[in-house]
Amino acid sequence: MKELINSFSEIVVEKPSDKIINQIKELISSGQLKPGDKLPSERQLSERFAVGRTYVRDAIRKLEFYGILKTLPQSGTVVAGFGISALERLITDVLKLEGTDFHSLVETRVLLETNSARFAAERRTKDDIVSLSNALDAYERAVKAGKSAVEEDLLFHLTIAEASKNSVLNSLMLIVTPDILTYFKENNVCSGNRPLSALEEHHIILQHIVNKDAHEAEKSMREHLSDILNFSSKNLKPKGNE
Amino acid sequence: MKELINSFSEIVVEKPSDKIINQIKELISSGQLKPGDKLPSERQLSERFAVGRTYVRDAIRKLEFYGILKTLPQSGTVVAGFGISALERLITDVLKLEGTDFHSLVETRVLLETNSARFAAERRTKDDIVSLSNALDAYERAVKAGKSAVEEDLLFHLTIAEASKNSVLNSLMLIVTPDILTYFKENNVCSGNRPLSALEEHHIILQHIVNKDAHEAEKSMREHLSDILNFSSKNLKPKGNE
DNA sequence: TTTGCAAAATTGGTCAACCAGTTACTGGTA
DNA sequence: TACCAGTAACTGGTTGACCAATTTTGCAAA
Repeated sequence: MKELINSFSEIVVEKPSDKIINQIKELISSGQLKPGDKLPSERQLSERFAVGRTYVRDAIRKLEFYGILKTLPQSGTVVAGFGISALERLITDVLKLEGTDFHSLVETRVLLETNSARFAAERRTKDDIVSLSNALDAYERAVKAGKSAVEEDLLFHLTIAEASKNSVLNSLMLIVTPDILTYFKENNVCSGNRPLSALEEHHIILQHIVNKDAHEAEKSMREHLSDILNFSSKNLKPKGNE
Repeated sequence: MKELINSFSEIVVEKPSDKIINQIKELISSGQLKPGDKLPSERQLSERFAVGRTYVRDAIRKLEFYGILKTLPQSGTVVAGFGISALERLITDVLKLEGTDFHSLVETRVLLETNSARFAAERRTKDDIVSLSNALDAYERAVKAGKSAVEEDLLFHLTIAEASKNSVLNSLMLIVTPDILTYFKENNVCSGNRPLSALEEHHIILQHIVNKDAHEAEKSMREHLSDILNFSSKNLKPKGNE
């Protein structure tokens, strides 16, 4: 009996706001809601979908985050003027957003970071060098104190992203960093002598950025991250429970 | 007089939820809230900050999105176990999140896309080829109908991201795509014979993905996007008002 | 003293009512 | 007829109260 119930609860995780997003998508698909149109008021939607207005607001805000809706205070919410097929696809993808798997995470991190390093080398200011040095010092202290220093490590990398002067890249790094931290802590990625060699690599990367050598900065960053990438490839199964 | 008022309203755009995020950061900085701790209840926070509970919930949900908080229904909200300095930095960055500028957007898109193409070439399934062909057909029809076809263009690119089998990369593409669409429409990026040559390039990219030639796929994607990247470099000023 | 269980307090989730600003309409006026 | 002031209806923003689930508490029985 109990197992039966559990197998059910696994499936019925559809959040109310996701249901509403689906309904909104239906409205668009059926032509009742065209791109650029003003959405029915939150009250009307909540009544129509037979659900609290809070959920409608949640759904709207989620779609707003992805740039699909735009709400004007005290006035209304409008659909982006994208064209029906694009809107449908975007909304579908928003609903599909799966939990991140470790390998995808690391793989994406590598490409974000290598390019961050490249841009940082091209564009770093003197202030950036100070920030980077400070971050690296903090990391060095942590490592020499024998700590795992995962956070100081990531903080150094975030500082590089900041020096890249690319706001979007910086934002994306910010999005993936907490997940990285969590996974690293769970799987104890850094251990043994790894922190010491990583420290060395950090110094090299910083040096290339100081020298404005974009190519070498990117290369050294890629080498720096290659170990982690290999680690994630070997450990594709998320948890070692079975 | 009027101008004075306007200059003020420009600055006082600090959202209540951002204020609360700052307060939460203070709580962590001052040591009243340690990593892993359970946050005070939403009610207590709303009372302490003299603000509606809705705002507290907004702030919590925002920090939750970035993986800094985790809320357990009917139980409480806990701070990620990251370490104080990392938490502070992450929260600061969340608050700083600026509006995206066109050049950063395009620059980031290029690196996401070139790698998407590479991974897609390595990992595409037969189903992916069908999806990609369909997307390309839709684009071709739109172009030959004389439409701007920006959306069909992006849809093809999103399909490549899907074929890359990297969920994180796919998510990030989803985040930047609506912004790209908006900017393209605003600035009328694609015009003249560009769609026709772009169509040709799409075909080439698809062919490389079909052939599982990762290197060529990446290269052709980079060439495909180089025009747009150059365009964004030349038009660094956002709007041509002055 | 320890254990078990039930009641009470506390939690985040949800909702319905209220607020302030915007829009659309209506009627009268130049 | 054209226009504008005034008002009524409607908008998203905000609040406080209610709900169900969880956690804690405290008493009674072993």
